[in-house]
Amino acid sequence: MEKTNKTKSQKIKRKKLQRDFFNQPTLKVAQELLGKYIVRKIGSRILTGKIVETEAYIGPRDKASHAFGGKVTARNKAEYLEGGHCYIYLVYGMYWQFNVTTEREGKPECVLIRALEPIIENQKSVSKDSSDKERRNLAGGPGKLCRWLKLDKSFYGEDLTKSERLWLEDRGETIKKSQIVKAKRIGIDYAREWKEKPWRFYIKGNKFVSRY
DNA sequence: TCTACGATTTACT
DNA sequence: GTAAATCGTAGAA
Repeated sequence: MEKTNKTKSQKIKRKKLQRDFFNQPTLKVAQELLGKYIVRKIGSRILTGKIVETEAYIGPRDKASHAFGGKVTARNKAEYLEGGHCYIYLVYGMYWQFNVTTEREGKPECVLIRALEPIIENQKSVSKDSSDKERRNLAGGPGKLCRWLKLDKSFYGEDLTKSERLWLEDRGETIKKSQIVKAKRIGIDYAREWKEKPWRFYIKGNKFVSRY
């Protein structure tokens, strides 16, 4: 009888994030998402990554937001959904960007997920060096993490509190305020003074962050 | 319709 | 450090 190996995974707290988590101020959600987990189910396979970097976009006042000025377009309408939905779009003709909506319906605010620390099990045969390098390449950037998790337009508007293929979990980790770095957002030079807002957040010292 | 360009990544000088 | 890849969409006409 296998009584010693009751796998410690059974002890890990796994609470799927619900509506009330997302229906909060965007800057708060962006910071609280650090240390949470993304779970992606592809057939029988499950990919998991810890969120280590985010950015907040707060339309209509934020010039960097696609919903600046309160405009609604075919691309950005998912931003107006209530918290916990997926806003995904293509940039530079080749990379998907995965965002989670926040706040109530009608408020076009969201959090861009910029980097994940991939959780890979069974890596006994791989040397630590090469596996670290490979893991950093998987999801160390908003385009790369979508490539890894196979996220595309089919997730547009998906409700992450109900989806069977993509959701977020709290696994009992808390990132202290002192461990959260606040920085300028990336790739939005067109946004005038809004590009200076310290609305990019990442876990201090984490190796999987996209850029320092 | 037509045109310009981007919430990035990668390769190369 | 600079530039190319690559295409759906926003905004103009």
